[in-house]
Amino acid sequence: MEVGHPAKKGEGRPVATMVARPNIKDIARLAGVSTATVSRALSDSGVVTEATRAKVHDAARKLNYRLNVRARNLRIQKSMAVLLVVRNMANPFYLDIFKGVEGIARAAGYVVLMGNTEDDANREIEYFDMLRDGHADGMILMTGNLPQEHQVLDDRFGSAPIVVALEAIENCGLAHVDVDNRAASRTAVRHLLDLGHTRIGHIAGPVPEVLGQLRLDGFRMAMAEAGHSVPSCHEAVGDYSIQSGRRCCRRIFESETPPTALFVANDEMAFGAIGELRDMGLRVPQDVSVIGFDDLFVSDSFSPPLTTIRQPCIEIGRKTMTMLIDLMGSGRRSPQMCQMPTELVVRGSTAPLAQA
Amino acid sequence: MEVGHPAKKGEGRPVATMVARPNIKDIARLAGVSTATVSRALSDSGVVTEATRAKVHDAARKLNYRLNVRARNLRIQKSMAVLLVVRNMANPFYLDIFKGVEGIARAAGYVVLMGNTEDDANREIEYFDMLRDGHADGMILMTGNLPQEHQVLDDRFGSAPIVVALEAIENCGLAHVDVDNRAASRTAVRHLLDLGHTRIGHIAGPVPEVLGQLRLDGFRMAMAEAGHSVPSCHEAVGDYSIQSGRRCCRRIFESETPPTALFVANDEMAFGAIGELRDMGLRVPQDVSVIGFDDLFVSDSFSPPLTTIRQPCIEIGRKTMTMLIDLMGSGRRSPQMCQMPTELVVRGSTAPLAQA
DNA sequence: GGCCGATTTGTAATCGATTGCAAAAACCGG
DNA sequence: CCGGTTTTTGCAATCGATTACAAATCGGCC
Repeated sequence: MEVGHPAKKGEGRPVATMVARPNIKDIARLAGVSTATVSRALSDSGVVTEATRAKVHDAARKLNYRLNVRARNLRIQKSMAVLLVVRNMANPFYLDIFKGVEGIARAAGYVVLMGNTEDDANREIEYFDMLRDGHADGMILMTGNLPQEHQVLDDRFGSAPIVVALEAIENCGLAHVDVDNRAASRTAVRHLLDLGHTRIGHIAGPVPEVLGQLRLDGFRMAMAEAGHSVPSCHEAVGDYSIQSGRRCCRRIFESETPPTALFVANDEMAFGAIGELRDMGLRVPQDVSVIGFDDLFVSDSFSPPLTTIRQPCIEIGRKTMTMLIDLMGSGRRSPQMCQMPTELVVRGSTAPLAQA
Repeated sequence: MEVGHPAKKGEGRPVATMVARPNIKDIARLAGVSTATVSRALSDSGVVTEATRAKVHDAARKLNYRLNVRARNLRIQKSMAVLLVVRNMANPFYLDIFKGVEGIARAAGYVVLMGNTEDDANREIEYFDMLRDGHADGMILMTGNLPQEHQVLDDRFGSAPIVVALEAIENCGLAHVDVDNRAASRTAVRHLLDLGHTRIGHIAGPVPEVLGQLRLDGFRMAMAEAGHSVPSCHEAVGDYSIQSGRRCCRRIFESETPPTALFVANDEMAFGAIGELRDMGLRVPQDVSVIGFDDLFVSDSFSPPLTTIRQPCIEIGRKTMTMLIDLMGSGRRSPQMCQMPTELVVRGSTAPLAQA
């Protein structure tokens, strides 16, 4: 049955004027072997005579051949891609994470797809679907509100390779890497306490969410341990943005007896808070000490240089990707988890309590 | 010829206990039609009776079917992916660009692959190869040192959809979007001149490269227009990092008659410069005015808030991706180019020249 | 009812690789 | 030189979709 062959490829066409992309058949023809042999020769894996190997490689070089990844992906049922999903692509905190993930990924032959949920649950589900559709072989999740979708996880992705990083930790049985937010926050607050501060305020992240809650817990724990009670007007809930830092700071400092120090759940809000304090005529650190969390690239150059808790972002990215590769390679193993160390970085935004 | 069918799929297997991923054949069987019809019904494009359409959709829903993108990609010879290549993934300037690109891309059904060259020419070539290999259908290039690879562009990628953004403009006949760096720099310097400054220094980006050169040109042009000569010791070349900003600033202020104002080629170096000035006991803007370039997310909250030239990053990302989609969709058209507007944002880091 | 044209559906080729099995070739000791 | 192994190669199926063309069905009109 003769069905149309529009622009039938190769066959009698002179090799030299080949214009379309050469494929494995072209190589086979030129090298005088079968496609199977070509495949084996090029992948270097199969057993193949040195002579044929050379012949095939020569032909491939001559035709300027490159493997068609789409065909390969279909056949081997992989995409050699991973999905990196964050809640907000424009969050500077992710910069080094991206870098770490990308570095390990490319070294292992994977490409990284950017995913951005903007905290929209539907978009999050879309990324799960992409995983299922074969767009990627694995996924790194750095979004907070996943847990609700248990159904998604259980029913449809029982064995999908997923690593959760820095968020939504205690939920499903997924692999994850994070830091000890509670302990780190406690360390931050202890630093302020050690400087003599007793009235300490806190600007938290969104709190039904795990991350914000953990840092708030750490704050309260440290204060409780030190025997200080925290009036509710010394706590405010922001959304990690500079603007919300300003807003929360203002609210806290409108209280009757404002704090002398502030533990802020991330550096961006700390920048906002410091800006607001300056606008209110308060000096940092002389009048108010401020400590942040994350250690962004600018924190060191801010004025005053920001005391903060450093998270090893590049390493977190690397570790996360490494775990994911592990997961994708060796089928589902017992879900691993890994806690990365944080570090208190003391700079110029904190100082001993001034004697009143 | 009976060849092995390991775990032969479907055939007599009860549909309900189907565990493997259903494919188009499973749908066809359940709906009692051919795979061709299924494909047409699901893509909603082909002509298909409403009745069959419903039948097929029902079957698909029942089996929880999802299209296999790998198969589809092979068949239609597309990847529905674009490559976004930058010189340094951890550069905060890219944040909003990423966001803009990703937003348009996903709206159009494309995924975005992250590419990071670290200014390594080999890695850059790898990304070109990825494009050719079919990993992606198009590429956004934001790297500076591409031009040398004319060969790559001509010989092997004559018609590859590529949009160059913000860098390496005047080279090959590729589509590109950028801003008028020379004019913007001139505007920045004029702002300082208008404030009464005459001794103005410049911290430039790497200068054999186009971008650094353009901003340097703009600086010199504005100074020349105003009739001021610039001693070479008032110009320094950095690498856009905070540290190099510090370093260059120190060098410039070691000169005998240091400038009273500084135009810095990007905000990060401006942060460094301001930090260094502070360390040297100079106040910004009282003693020295500083203007940057980019308007990073922190520039507004820096202390002092940084006067700078704003680039519309999100829009640049959007525009770039839009152009790329255009290019990919409609075959090669005449290479477009687009120049986005910049804006002088006056904040607290610049002030009128103090009367000595 | 029969015929013709317009719709709808089915058949099978195709995209470009990988790979299980069998056939061919090479090797080897007797 | 031959039978038996071991290597190397080739054949053809396969991954899961899309689509050109042919076949079947439908509808309307005489």
